Amino acid sequence: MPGSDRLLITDIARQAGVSPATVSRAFNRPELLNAATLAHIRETAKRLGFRRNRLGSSLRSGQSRTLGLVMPTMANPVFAACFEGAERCAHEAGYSVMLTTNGYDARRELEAARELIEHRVEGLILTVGDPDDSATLRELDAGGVPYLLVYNESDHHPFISVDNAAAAGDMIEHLAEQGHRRIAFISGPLDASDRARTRLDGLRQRARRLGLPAPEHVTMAGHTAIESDRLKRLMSERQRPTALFCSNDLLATAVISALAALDCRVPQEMSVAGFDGTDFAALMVPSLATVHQPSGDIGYLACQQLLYALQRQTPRSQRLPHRLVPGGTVAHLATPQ
Amino acid sequence: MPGSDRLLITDIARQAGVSPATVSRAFNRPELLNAATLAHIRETAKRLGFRRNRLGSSLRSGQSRTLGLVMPTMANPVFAACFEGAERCAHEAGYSVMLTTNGYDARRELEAARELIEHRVEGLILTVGDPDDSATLRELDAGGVPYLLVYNESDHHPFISVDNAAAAGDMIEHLAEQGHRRIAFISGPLDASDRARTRLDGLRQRARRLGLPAPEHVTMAGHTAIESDRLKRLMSERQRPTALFCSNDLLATAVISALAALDCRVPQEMSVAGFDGTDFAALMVPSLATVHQPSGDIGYLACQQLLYALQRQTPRSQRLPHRLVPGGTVAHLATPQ
DNA sequence: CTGAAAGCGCTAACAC
DNA sequence: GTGTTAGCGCTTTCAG
Repeated sequence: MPGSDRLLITDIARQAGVSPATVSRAFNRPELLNAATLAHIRETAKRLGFRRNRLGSSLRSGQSRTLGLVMPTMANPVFAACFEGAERCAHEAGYSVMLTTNGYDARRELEAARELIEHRVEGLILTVGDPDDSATLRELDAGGVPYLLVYNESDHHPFISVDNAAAAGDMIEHLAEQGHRRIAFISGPLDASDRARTRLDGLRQRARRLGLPAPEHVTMAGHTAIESDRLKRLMSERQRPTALFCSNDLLATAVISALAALDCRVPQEMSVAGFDGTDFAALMVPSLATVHQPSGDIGYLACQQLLYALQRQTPRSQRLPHRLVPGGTVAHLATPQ
Repeated sequence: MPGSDRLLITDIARQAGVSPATVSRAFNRPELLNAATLAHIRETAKRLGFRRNRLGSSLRSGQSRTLGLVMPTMANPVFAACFEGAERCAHEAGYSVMLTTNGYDARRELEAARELIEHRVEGLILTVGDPDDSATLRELDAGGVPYLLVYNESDHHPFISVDNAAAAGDMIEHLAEQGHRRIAFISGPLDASDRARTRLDGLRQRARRLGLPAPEHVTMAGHTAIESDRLKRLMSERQRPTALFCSNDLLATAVISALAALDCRVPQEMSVAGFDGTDFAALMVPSLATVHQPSGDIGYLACQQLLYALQRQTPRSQRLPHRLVPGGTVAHLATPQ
């Protein structure tokens, strides 16, 4: 390791003419020191370019000052934004972040959690496939490792998310207001994402309440890519939908692209909506209709609640407000078809 | 830290009836052990749900089995993909990853490097503002911390990137082939990105060689967002450009969106090209013309070379192949204007 | 307010 | 092959 030849706290102590304990206090409990001593130690450390070894301090103090993040993928800007929010909060509190991604794979998710535990992260922020049947969460609970879920909703585990059912319902209602009645919901495999499942439930319920026909559900193999064949089949149905509601913005973009390849114009011949409210949704031409969730805030708040949990405070689950974002990809149908 | 009450290697040793050293060997040098002993220890450890404490082993062995990443932002999918490539390689080698982002800010970049050094990452993968004048790199060199640059190119530091000058030149040439002669290059502040600078140099040189008029350069305040006023001014120039070459895909998307707001159609009234070859560039309608760089590979290779460097092998800088991606955002001009 | 001494959990070095 | 011992760099008692 680069650092075998690094300066030690004892080197600074000798140079500054104090004990190692005092140097340690200069970093960890500066308020305990005489102002002059403190200044002198700081000056010495800075002059010599000292960087303390956190491995030593973590081991001794039992605080690694590190949090772990377990996310499906950074390719989805939603999780990237969530990471950045969490990282910002972590830094403000003097914590560093270890990040892992797992491609929505439950086994890799579990292995990632174990890996982070070995590094003795003090807590975890994660998005799991299904919080109510998760080997990962069972293991964390058994091991007493504090964690906070992001995006997942659960009655049994602390989380920060939006109200996915209501958010999806709001989009269906928006589509209905624009005159759409035959609406299909497109998502990846439901067993790998409780979000998609919850959104489907929510929009079905709202559709029922609004007197809409039951929305069709189409499953794609991936969460952010589509199979063109499946889409083509959907398009050639006798009573094909007039609007496609996709369970995330990436999927919506892929759908629009595939529709273009099928010579189907959006929104003239088909309306498309997404979910997430990512930045690029607003930049698309036409802009993507979507439901915005505050991903940066979700990450930030999750980290904040996790830090509370580390002080044995009970973290508070929260559903942050979502926001319907109308867009040019949804056409207004003059006459409901 | 959750883990004060965790199982120790000594607990496993007692349970298995062997010494702690033997348990340690079961994890680190299994080939040294009797097969039966090994199996027994593994079974015991698994049964009890033992997870070793890496803080202890890192401190003693001098190997933290952790790498550090310092990136401008995860909001740019290029860096997200690079992270995922690096993470994959790291995992294959048994390493974990600490990630930091700095929003293209040099001070935060330096602080991030210091933070990671304190955690005794064995090496760093980073993208800096300017490799040939970087306080961060000077400090890493002084401290003997191994690192690999990604995206940056430099004669003095190891890196993995594409040939930015050639790649930008190829795009200009492509635009010229499509009949464009008045081309503007749009980027963020050059002092925060040597990539933008190198691309500008490369395209200027190629423009000269091709006998094109010198491309105009427009600087936006951010690297991935634009000022609409500045764009409007550009559009109202007497001899306005027919094509806008943006230094990254995100910026190109923002430009296209802003043009739409100015009622300027792409590509009919203005051609736009990007740089990066992100996934969503291909999904845009029309698809974005861009220059693809293999970000996942860049991350993966950087990690691989860094791991070589950790074994005192000299890492090899590489410019990976880029690829011109034609797209519907660039119009063919029948008569060069 | 500062120092001395012990020890966090693990592995390297050396025995046997 | 396996055990014993010492100590990685730091912080936390406990004294004073």
